[in-house]
Amino acid sequence: MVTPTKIEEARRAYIESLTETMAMYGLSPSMGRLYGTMFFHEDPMTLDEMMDLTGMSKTSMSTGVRALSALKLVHKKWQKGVRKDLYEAEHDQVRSFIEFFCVMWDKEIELNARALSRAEENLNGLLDDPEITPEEVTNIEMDLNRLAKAKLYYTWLRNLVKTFESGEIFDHVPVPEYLDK
Amino acid sequence: MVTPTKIEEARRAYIESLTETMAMYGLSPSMGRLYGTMFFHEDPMTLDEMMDLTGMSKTSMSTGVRALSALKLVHKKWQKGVRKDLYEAEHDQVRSFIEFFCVMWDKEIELNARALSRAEENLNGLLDDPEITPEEVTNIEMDLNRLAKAKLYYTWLRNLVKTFESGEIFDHVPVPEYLDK
DNA sequence: CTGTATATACAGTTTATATTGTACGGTTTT
DNA sequence: AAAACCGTACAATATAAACTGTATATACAG
Repeated sequence: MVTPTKIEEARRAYIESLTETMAMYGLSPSMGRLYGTMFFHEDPMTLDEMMDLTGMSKTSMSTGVRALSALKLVHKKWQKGVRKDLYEAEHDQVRSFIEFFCVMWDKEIELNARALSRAEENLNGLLDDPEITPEEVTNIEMDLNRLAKAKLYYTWLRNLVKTFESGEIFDHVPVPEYLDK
Repeated sequence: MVTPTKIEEARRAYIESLTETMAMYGLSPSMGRLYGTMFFHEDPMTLDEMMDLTGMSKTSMSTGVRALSALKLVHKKWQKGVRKDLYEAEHDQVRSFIEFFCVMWDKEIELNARALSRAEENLNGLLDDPEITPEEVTNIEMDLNRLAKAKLYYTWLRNLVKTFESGEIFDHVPVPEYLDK
């Protein structure tokens, strides 16, 4: 007879690989294992089930599942008559991908575009100083030049995010059809 | 008179922001500071200059600059008569972006597509077992189904990488023009 | 070929992150 | 209203990563 552990072993190996990938993107091992576990789980899961299946603490499940929710990799799901919170993995992985990277890229833009503006302001302010030396002017202008180029990058990235979020990207890189057998 | 430190202070603030962004993508603080420093430095730099400007150890500079090179965020540059290795930041940030993410995505595909194939093989092997129970068959088929869907995602991602690497992406998300003043 | 300078390997130390166990606050059931 | 249960905050521990200093290998100039 086929032991259940053989099926589980096949899952485990793939989950391990998923975990490694997610670690690449800065997610913790526990989040990776948790997501992988949920990926294979048909029904929405409770924190306790997660605890059992992953063998990790409930606290980890709580924080992990919340973090995964924030990234839209899993979703809360309500079920009438069930008190416990239920979560399931987002099944559309392309969607997860887009969600994940757009959030990151947005953060990058938000963070750096602001810092860039401040730096520009400061440098422009220095140019007004009457006692500035010619050498300093050169340096400041070089910096401003670099920042101006960087701004173009952020503009491009903003447009890229739009292209992904609007789904326009699929006009150029279509999602292959799923053919149920 | 404008002190040099005021210019440096403007730089430092922006570098800090860059560092934070890069941390988001899994790069260490030292790599972030180093890249940021090189971003503002006109000429190619030696390890010693990096050490001076960042205030960090030479070992950090050596490993950091090599890691940044692997990601194509900086480039080695030869200069006749100079024995020391010289490095400069890649000025085209859009190119850096594409290079960086395509490397990551390639790694993800390579790692997971392989693990997926192995999992499929294993599960299909289990189906051949004559003593398998109907319930197990259901479970295995559910798993195979999920994996089949995941494969579509990897196919899509492969195509996305191609679209970026070939430059085709710029037909749909063009890089804004730089207008020198 | 020798001396000198350069970059990296390695081990140790420091610092940060991930994970767990316990305790608490809020809700539902009896 | 009391009891039971659920999810999360918080502090403590375990684990891992970053960073440095010293030692070694490599490459170049004379």
